[in-house]
Amino acid sequence: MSMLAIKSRATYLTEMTPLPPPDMLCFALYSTAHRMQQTYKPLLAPLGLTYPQYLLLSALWSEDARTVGALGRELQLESNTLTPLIKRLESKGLVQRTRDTGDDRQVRVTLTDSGRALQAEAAHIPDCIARETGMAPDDLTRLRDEILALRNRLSST
Amino acid sequence: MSMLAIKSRATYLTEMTPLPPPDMLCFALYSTAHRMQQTYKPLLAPLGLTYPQYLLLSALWSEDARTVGALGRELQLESNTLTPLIKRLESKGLVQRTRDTGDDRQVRVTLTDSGRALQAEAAHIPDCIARETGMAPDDLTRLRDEILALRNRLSST
DNA sequence: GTAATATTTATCGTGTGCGATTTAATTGCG
DNA sequence: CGCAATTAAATCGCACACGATAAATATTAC
Repeated sequence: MSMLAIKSRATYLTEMTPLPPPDMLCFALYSTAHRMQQTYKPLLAPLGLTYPQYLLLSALWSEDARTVGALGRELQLESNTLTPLIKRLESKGLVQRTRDTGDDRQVRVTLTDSGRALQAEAAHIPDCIARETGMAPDDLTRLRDEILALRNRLSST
Repeated sequence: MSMLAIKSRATYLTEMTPLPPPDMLCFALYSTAHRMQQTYKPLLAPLGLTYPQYLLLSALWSEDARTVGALGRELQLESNTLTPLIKRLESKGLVQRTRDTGDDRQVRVTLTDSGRALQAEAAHIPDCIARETGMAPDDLTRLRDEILALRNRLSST
């Protein structure tokens, strides 16, 4: 048996150059994140929301009336992404954008009644997603934390 | 101590509605995948490549001269994404698109000399990324496989 | 108090992803 | 053979992400 044949997959992961995409950790993240969005799509379509829009509303449902900057820190997005996203939610009548009293540079994003009402219509989604993964809650939490640990190691922000 | 206070995080993950984004598994995937692309960016910039372009070339470096459909199955992308992506690589002179002899519907994507040469210039990248994660090869492989297991459970394709 | 600096958000251009549809070619079935 | 059904790519439109930059306001230094 050759040396190559007995190499562990772990060794293979760092030594082979280049790996095909299916073996790359980055591709696992990339393709699974996209698949997750596909899983959300049929659940969000009845609410007329995209996945990033749902994330932004989830942030506001947890804590309303935050500035663009504060939302960006939570969602890890910059104003060049957030401003158009928030404006689309505003045009749907779900949020309102108002200049902060005291600091006119800041824009505060606030849920409308309609935006708050949507929370109830979205309440079933987390359970639906958990069910689709077919994984135990403990496993989901553990995997989430391992992925976040990786993100934090890559973190420049 | 209230019942709520002693709930495990796992219970919390499925019971609280809605979770704030930082607690959502989907958001861990979403934000970590984006962070990973940010990590690749300075390594790919000298080669003039974006991250999806690098993925496509990696696929071809593993197995050249494949059809759009075959590449799509590997990268989990449809022709509406792939066709423009491949055309941008073609305009950089890295790949060539030719109609298949025998089935004129299929387009075969082949590396040019220049595209093949780029493999050597990208050879250091996997190790750079592995180093940036600060994780042991075994851990990287295990995490990759857990993420892929999740993707496969979500898989409709 | 004012000029320099910093902070916050917005704007613009490019490159994805993807739903929906179209075009072109092949296959299957009588 | 003849033609409907299928398949492979491409096209179009929309919504992100993000680098680079600009515009507006606030803070700091002097």
